[in-house]
Amino acid sequence: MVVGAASWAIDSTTDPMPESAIRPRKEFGKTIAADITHRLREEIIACALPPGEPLRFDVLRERFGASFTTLREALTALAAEGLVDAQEQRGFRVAPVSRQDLVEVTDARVLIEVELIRRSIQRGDDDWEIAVISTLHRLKRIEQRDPEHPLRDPEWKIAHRQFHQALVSACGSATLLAIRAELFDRAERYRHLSANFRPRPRDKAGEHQAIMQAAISRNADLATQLIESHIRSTADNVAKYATHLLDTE
Amino acid sequence: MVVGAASWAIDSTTDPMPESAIRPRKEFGKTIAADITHRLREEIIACALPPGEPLRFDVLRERFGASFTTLREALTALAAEGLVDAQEQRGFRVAPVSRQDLVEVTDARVLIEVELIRRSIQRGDDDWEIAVISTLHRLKRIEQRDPEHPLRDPEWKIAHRQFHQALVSACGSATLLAIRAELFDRAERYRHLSANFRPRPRDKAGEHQAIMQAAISRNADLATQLIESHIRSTADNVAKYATHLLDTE
DNA sequence: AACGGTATGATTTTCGAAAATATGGTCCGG
DNA sequence: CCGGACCATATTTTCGAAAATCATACCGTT
Repeated sequence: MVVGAASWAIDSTTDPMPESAIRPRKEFGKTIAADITHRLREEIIACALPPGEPLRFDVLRERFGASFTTLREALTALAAEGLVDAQEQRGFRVAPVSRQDLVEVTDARVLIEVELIRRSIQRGDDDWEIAVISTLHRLKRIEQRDPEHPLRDPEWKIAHRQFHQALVSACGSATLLAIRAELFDRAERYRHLSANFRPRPRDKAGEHQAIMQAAISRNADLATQLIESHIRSTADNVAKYATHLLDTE
Repeated sequence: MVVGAASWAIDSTTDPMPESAIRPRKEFGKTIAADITHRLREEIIACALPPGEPLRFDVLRERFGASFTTLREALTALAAEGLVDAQEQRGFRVAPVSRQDLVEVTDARVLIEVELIRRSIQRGDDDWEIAVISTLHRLKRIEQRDPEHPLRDPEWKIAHRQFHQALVSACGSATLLAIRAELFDRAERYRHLSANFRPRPRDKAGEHQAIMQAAISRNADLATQLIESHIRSTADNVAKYATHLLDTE
């Protein structure tokens, strides 16, 4: 299934197949609704759509080129993920942020991620080790290339997400992984929220390295301790530099 | 906003307002979509719609009297809850069941519910104690009245759900409570799955009573231990009596 | 001036038709 | 007799118009 693979890689100046030159409507999913769900999710996480922003259909319709119904489906899905707030008969809005919500998301992440790291360390095989090492390697490469504002770099965001995903990937529970992924997205939105006001990113590279080493050496107690302080210190940092955004809600 | 409050309380034999006598389309939510989401959820949990069953729009349209789009929105929401399986371009079906999924749901419930009980015991005030005691009282009353097949009694199901909800209600995290509620629903579906083949319900009343007492006396270690074995033994029971349904998927 | 009710405009929600896609069967060539 | 391409049908997915609902400003009354 590599149908439209070339369309984004090569400009269509000498395209032999005329219809494949058309920019595809669906980039991330087979259906338009799934595609828009994905795009909206990215924009909300990146705070391109700011927290609390009303999501009016007229505006979305023009922005995403889809009909009421399709948009409604996407918004319903995101509401279930906690990124959108559905107010019955009064439309949708980007889920608001609050200090309380940040604390809850952080707490829930610690509870679940600590457990999943522990399970992964116990169950992970060679492939798991390779995934952890290689995703961290890629992350460090990207950080070397452009050490300024990592959250502004889409590649860094993907690599960062994939490293944390790899760490827990051997836990054996698709159910808990899905919950973890939702919480990760909600936490990432808070990181973006404070990114513009944070003077300088602290040294996460060292933390990631230490977590990787603890995981690979199967030191579960150390790894879980490092993950917990990694999550909590990130959240503390967000709370510190986004105070003005969290208290006025 | 007590507009339609009388419609369910008093029969409309001498109703002064004619239009309020009409059976409302929306019983559980302000929108039809929310209403259908609720009704579909109940039917899936009760296994009135069996696991794996294809959910074709023609059939649903006639059954629920709603249009394609509205149904689609409801199914999308339920897919995010893990009760419906969305196969892109190939429609929806009731989420299939499996032994693996049962184990995952049980494990996740133990992880989260144990933590929430602990937090509730630490933080719960008088109102929490009253809620725990009164919901258990109501549950016991219903069990006395009809001790045969509790899962067939909608009132027992609601009371049972509310007792377990009350136990964790003081945990202080709406985020974790929402996750817990989803997992509870998924577990309840498995209980229904085995209910028809289980010869006789085991004595849950005693377990509930013991959990309540441990919680009220703020014995967190005992309460969490009781909750864990309560959840696990229920799941073991399901696995035992629904083997033929779990292995053929 | 303050209040309550009402008309008006804006916005969401719902609908069924139309387009897009998958499914199943048939025919043809090997 | 088997396998693959093609067509017809079944089903899902998408659309924009129409209905329902909400927000706001206006008006008359107290």
